[in-house]
Amino acid sequence: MCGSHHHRSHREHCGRTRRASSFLEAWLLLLLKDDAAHGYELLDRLRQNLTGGLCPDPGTVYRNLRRMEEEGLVASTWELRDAGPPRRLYRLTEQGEELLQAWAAHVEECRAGLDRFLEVYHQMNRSADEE
Amino acid sequence: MCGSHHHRSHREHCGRTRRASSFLEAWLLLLLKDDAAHGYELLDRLRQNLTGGLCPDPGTVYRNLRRMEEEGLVASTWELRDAGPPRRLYRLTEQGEELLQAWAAHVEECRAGLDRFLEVYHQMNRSADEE
DNA sequence: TGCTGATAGGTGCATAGTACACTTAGGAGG
DNA sequence: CCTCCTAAGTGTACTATGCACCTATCAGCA
Repeated sequence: MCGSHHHRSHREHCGRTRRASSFLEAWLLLLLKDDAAHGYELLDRLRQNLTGGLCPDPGTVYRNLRRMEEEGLVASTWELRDAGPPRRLYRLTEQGEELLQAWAAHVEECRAGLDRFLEVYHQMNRSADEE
Repeated sequence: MCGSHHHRSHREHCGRTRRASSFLEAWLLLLLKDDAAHGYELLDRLRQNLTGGLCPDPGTVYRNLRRMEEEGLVASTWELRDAGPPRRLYRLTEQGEELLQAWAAHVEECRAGLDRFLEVYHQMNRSADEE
């Protein structure tokens, strides 16, 4: 479970330690599977997709993309344009696609955990009402 | 939204910053709503409830409980027994119960986010199959 | 020419939260 | 006496993030 190439020490979620929290990496892989894009655009797409309009700041997104490239999950090329500053265009690699699959499995697990929480929570409220 | 007493700076999830990741605080509040308990027992109950048997280590749980007491979410009393070492028995406070409600709302939001992720993911795979 | 604003991609620093290893302590059983 | 189980911690290193800030390109405009 959770594609486990280049193994790291301790508690892993999809090959990383605490990367699991915001699912930023997962979203980036997903968005890039849909279509190659540059960081600024991904930031926009994240804002549309992330719940509550809450979104990691630009620095975090750019840093994550650079790291993911180092790890071979994405690849980038500079796109020089007439209009506007050059962009770093990212695309998903095969490794990235594999990891995305692992992420999907992990996300399902997490959702099951949240379901469990809500189930217990609501059941508790129901039995409190009956008293 | 998200019970906002003693307000803190920046991006808050239920009054805390990155506390949202593992939902440890939420689970502790939930388990303590069910019944008062000491840390060691909560650790056990967490192992049963957390997905994949993955569970924060004892140090993390104890530290979180102490912090939560400082913040007035839980209250503790020492329970001296004939058999075994003394235990710190925690119970939920009213403030804690209020925050639990906020957490439940937040958890539902997060689940919706994961649903959205999986929806996009599966839809992408479906359309890839059709090609 | 100079200014502002949008686009684009970053860096530096402080802070939060956790994992891992370790410690303390009581009591039970050999 | 030694070991194990219960119970509650502490110390330290490390990761990931938020916030503030910087650089650069180009467009529009006075």
